[in-house]
Amino acid sequence: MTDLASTTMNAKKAGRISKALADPNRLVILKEIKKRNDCLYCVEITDIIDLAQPSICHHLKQLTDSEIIVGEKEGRNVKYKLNNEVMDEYIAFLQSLKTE
Amino acid sequence: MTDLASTTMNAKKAGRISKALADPNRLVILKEIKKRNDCLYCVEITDIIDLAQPSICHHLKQLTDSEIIVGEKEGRNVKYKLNNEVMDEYIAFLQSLKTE
DNA sequence: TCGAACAATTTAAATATTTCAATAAATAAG
DNA sequence: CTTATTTATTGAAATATTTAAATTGTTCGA
Repeated sequence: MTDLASTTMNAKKAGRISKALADPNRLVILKEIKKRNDCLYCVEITDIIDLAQPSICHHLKQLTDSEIIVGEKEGRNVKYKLNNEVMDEYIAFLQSLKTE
Repeated sequence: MTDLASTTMNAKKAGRISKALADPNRLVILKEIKKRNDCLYCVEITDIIDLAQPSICHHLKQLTDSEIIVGEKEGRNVKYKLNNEVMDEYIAFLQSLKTE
């Protein structure tokens, strides 16, 4: 094991993150998390995105499965936060694709 | 027009790039471009990826449409290069999603 | 010009994703 | 315990993507 980064971010994980980011609604969710300073409840997203609750749930699952966001249970609610570490790893992966 | 960055990288463009990156075969293509030092011919990809020529062509189109790579015609061949500028813009977009 | 080599397009199929209605699960409040 | 609130799951339809065969377009070399 020579390259530590490769253990945290492999092509499979990068692919899953890319897929998670490959939907306009999911980008809106990420922007909203930023906007609300890492404090987004599922129920609030219904007001922002014109989708049914199960659809939003599905998109949140894509994002949490890729680990780009993390959901913290708070009673009945779930609070979503961006996983800055994973985002940094993903960015590092993209940087590694650059030539110079 | 107050924010210059928004003209170069908006959500729509970021979405297209995310989609372009959201396929394992396309990530392999990008890695191979890096490996060969920005000098990849379409015909070479057939040796690396087990797909028919039109499929590879399709994937290259996704990548070039998103502008993450650029194809330069060289006689009968097309030489593909990573568009470092667009990659940097995309990375900056991802950075902007981070909270701290 | 003709044929070979490389890339792009068209069309259709297989596969994957997105979406929502219905339902279930979990928890808070009364 | 019962009900209301919030989130998750299931199942099915609509839509999008991926793939390859067949074809077309381009360019090089003889």
